[in-house]
Amino acid sequence: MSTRASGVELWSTWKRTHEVIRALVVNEVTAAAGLSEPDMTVLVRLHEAGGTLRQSELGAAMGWDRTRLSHQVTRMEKRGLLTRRRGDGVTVALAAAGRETIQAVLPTLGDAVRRHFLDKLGESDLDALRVILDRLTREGS
Amino acid sequence: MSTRASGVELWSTWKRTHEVIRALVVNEVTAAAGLSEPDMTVLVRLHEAGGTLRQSELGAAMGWDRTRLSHQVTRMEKRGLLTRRRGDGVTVALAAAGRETIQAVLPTLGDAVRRHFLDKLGESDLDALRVILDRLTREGS
DNA sequence: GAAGATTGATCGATCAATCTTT
DNA sequence: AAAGATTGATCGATCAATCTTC
Repeated sequence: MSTRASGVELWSTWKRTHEVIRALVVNEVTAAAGLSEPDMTVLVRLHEAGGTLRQSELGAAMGWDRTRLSHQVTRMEKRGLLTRRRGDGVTVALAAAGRETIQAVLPTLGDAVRRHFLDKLGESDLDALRVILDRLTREGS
Repeated sequence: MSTRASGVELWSTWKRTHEVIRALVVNEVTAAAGLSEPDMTVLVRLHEAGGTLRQSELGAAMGWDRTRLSHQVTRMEKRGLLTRRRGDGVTVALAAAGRETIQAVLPTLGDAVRRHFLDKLGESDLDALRVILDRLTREGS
């Protein structure tokens, strides 16, 4: 009962904090690489997956809906960052330019994430945050 | 334990979790109220401030830049949700329709936030999260 | 026909340039 | 001149409708 009144306030703080930190990191990376945030998100996720994913799995991993991802992949395909291949759904892969780009940008991203995010938290905070994020994405509303 | 190379991974998880939870909450509220997420964010913040704020303070509280807020306020003013008044900067206030709307929607928002966010965390998680969000927004990089 | 994907239209976000007020 | 605000253009996100493949 005691957290009821402050619930929306914590929600607002969570959103605002995410927005501010995100902007700090994204501004550094996009300034350095000529990539938008969604470009980065897609490249990072594909890279983590080894370079190839089914489009539906890529979308699920990022929490994006189909339309948004379809438009985004279309744009990135036109710029030569990705390739699309049909057959039992669609498979998306890093093209050569995409592979080079993500490898060039990852150190910048890692550095920005460390300075604006990780370094502001202690080890116990990071552990606690992992637990919190895990609980938030568990099923059962 | 060590968090070595997983910094960007935690960053990705934080972003994805935020995106998913945000979508769950926002979809419920917008379906019920005919308001977009930015509409809601502005109305909630103004309501929390008593109904009136200077535009620059409103933007700072949400982490928005001037341009974004100016466009948003223009749209909401046209729909009769807000009023704008000049003089030593700009002062934004809830119009009658905005006041009625936010009061009608707050219970729905509170309910959605509780089910998709607060109820998934324990008391100690909530305390830890407050500390984490506070540290992330402290100055000094 | 159901799940996955695409398209076109509309609305929101961002960038660069400009205007206003102190 | 500097801070705050606005405007117009462009790019990204969202919605509804449609198409494809199994």
